Amino acid sequence: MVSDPLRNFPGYALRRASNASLADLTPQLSKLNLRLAEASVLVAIEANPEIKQSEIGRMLGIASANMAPIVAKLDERGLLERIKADGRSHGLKVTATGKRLADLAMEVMQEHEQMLTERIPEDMRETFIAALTCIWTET
Amino acid sequence: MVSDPLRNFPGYALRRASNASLADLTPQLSKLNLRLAEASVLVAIEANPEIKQSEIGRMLGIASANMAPIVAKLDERGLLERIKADGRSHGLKVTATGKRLADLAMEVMQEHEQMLTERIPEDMRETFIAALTCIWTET
DNA sequence: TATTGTTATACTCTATAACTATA
DNA sequence: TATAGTTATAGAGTATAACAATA
Repeated sequence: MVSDPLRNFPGYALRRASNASLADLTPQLSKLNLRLAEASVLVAIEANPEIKQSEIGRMLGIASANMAPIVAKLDERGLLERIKADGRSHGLKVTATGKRLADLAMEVMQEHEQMLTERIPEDMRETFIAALTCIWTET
Repeated sequence: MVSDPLRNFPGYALRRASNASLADLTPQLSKLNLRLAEASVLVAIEANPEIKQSEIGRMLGIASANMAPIVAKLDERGLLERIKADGRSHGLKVTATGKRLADLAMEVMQEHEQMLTERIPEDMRETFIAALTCIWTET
């Protein structure tokens, strides 16, 4: 019988669970022609009109060098508009098309999250999210 | 004030936490010249002498196409030996050098896991791992 | 000086397809 | 037919370095 020496490590379980989650969500979002990072940025902009690119990056944990091509692509697709804030930054807002797609993406994500939630016994759910947040949030 | 619309989603928190965990562990393992997948395979072999490559892949959730180069690299570095099992498979065993490195890798991983664990309030830890396991384990 | 945004580039993990050899 | 292993390739996320323009 094989024994997994990593099995009881929280970091290992974290990675396996995260990969399992992504393996479900990614194909769902690709039906909307969105990658996960793109969808996250899009719904973040919808929820925060005129937010700056740098602020989204900080909020979602995406480095500025990686934000640039994401925002550029969403812009090219006509999903958002850039409103000049000052000489070096723009406020981002979703267009009407962008809002429709953001809403669809949010639906997809909510369905996915519900599926995940249902896998966890109800009395564990609150503790689960709280513990996760302890890990990735600034102390 | 910006608001993160994904903040209370378990899948989102999972990904953020997993990324934060990896950002800590990866540089530690690279001091041993090991990538995470390599280290995982190495300690899995140490814990299960003469395990087959396909069994490790199933245990760790690594596709066979991705196992091949990992095992080949560990073999080239003299960290493991392949013992013929039948015509198409070999049992894998760590060499003396491989065992030393596997032990070091395990130490690094345990330090990392302890750091992670300490971020979580003690009364949440058991539930946390149980919930994670619900997500990635076969029903 | 610090920040915003950008480009280029590299690395790691994951996924798929196609193939050989063996059970 | 199914399994073990391999090769090649592509996609996605993340990371660093360097730079221009602006605060």
